[in-house]
Amino acid sequence: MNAPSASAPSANPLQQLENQLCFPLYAASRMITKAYQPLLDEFDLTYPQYLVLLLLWEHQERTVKELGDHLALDSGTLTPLLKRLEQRQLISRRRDPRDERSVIIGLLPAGAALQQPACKIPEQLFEKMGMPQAEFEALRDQLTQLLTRLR
Amino acid sequence: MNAPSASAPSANPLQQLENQLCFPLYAASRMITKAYQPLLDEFDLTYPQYLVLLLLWEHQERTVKELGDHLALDSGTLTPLLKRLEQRQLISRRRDPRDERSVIIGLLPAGAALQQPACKIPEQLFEKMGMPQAEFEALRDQLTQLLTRLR
DNA sequence: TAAAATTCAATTGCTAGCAATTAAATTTTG
DNA sequence: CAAAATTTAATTGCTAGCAATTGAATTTTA
Repeated sequence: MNAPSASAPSANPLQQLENQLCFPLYAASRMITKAYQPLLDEFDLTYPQYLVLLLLWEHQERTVKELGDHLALDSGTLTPLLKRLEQRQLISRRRDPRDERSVIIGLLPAGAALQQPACKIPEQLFEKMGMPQAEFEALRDQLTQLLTRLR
Repeated sequence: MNAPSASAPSANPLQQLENQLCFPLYAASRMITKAYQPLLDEFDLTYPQYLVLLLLWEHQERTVKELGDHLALDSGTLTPLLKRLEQRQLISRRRDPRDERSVIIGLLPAGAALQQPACKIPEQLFEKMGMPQAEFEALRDQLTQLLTRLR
């Protein structure tokens, strides 16, 4: 049953929070998102909304499918999010006339106009984190590698 | 790499998804959680519910505050989650008689009974990820470091 | 010790995230 | 070609996550 008593750790050290990869990943991800929030508040954007705009600033037009592939999000998440951005006139949504299954998301002027003022955000966050450049890049590359492994 | 190409990337390479730390962190975290899900389905647990049980398996009793500090979650997230576990008789919730502001979360027999069968989960996930041990540990330690930086 | 400040959990109201399903369009196949 | 399979987005129904607020209990302070 409950072999370990009071403050005794689990029999299995692998079952401890600190020894897992998942937990620091989960917690760090949420804390970074939270660190972004005050910067994004200025634009009245959430973090995933900002990610969508990052992609559109690169390409102006993307189908929902393409956005989903890049962000690893499905239409169940994207559709309502995109509708909110559409309502604010930041993006447009229309069926692809050449394939009516697809919906093309386009950047509207108000959405495009955010790119310049938002360009400071990555640097601001980097400073906020106070992490050495080399460490930053090492971590980023390791995560990217993990990501391709999991894809 | 960052030079303008046919697809017209952002003027600012920092504004590209791949060059940010946040995105791989965000995506990897969700993908790991998703990788856990089939393993947790067996116990009918969600990932954050599993994290709570990991802590209780170590200590049997924890206040909501303590759980929140460890997991970086607030009562707005924890209260409903804990109520669901309570309803399934996995945990108990009661006010601390010595400080009526606090709620003590205790492990009930059904919750304690999950520890043994669940102890395989971390290893199963590790195998699923197919990541060299050294890389795994390096990444974990870097994330832990980032976490303490952000705390 | 009374008033003010703080702490803690719960609640409200919102967005995200995902599994599963649906419906329509397109592609594959037999 | 027509039927079957696949692809795409939307929808449904749920849990998580968080900011902000509330109310009660406790601690600090003046």
